Amino acid sequence: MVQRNPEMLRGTVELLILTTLRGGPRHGFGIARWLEQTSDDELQLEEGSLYPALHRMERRGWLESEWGISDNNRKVKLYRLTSRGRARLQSETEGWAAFAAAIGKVLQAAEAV
Amino acid sequence: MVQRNPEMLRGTVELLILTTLRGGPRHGFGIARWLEQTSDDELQLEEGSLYPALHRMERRGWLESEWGISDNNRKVKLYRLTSRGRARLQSETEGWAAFAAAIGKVLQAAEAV
DNA sequence: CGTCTATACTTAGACAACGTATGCATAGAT
DNA sequence: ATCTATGCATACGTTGTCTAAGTATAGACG
Repeated sequence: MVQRNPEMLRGTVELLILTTLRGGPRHGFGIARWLEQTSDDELQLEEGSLYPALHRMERRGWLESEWGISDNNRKVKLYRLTSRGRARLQSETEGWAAFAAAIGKVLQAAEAV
Repeated sequence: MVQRNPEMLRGTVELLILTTLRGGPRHGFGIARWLEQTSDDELQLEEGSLYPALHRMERRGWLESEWGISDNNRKVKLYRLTSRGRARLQSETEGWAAFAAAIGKVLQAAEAV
């Protein structure tokens, strides 16, 4: 999903999807486009990662879906956060902050050498 | 390697190892302990991840190793950065910065909603 | 009307990497 | 003599991402 190191995405895809849905229901394709635009093309979620992730998250009760019609008159599956999804978003956000801070500490400590 | 979401490590293990070795040669166990301490226990690199990663990175020419004796009189395998490893460290560091910045943008954009 | 393109969802299979668990070895302490 | 901490190695299972292929259809364009 990212150019330089595709492995880096692991574990953040769900955070990104949850975050995207914070602003209201969206369909899969729309989620991917929003992430791409918002990250200035840095984050590219492939379909083979996106849809399985959505199914997984729905299975876990973080998301709910329903079929609908998009602005451009297309059949789309709209996903929305459940309350469990909202809680998960919270903890994932905290987890990311802690993780990023930890990496930051390590990088800084090594710089000091 | 991290508590909340073990998947988040993916792709950063090599960055972390390269970073640790920036300050000079170290052995595997020492790398893990340094990372743990420097990150205030946030980052815990398991042996089953650490050693395969070291072998992988040596195979790719980013590291060199030689057997030696540690301060506490133990046989250890000391790893050091090669020039290719140093270059890789540079690009991984940049990759991380870009990635973290992208995530930051997304989180911020969603907050604004 | 037919074709092309962009949108939209799905899923099988390959691949990579992390963790669990286990095994081995040994220095120093008790 | 035994125990603990240190130190390295690796088989195996799990997980998640990507590639690739397939299906479907709206709208543009001729």
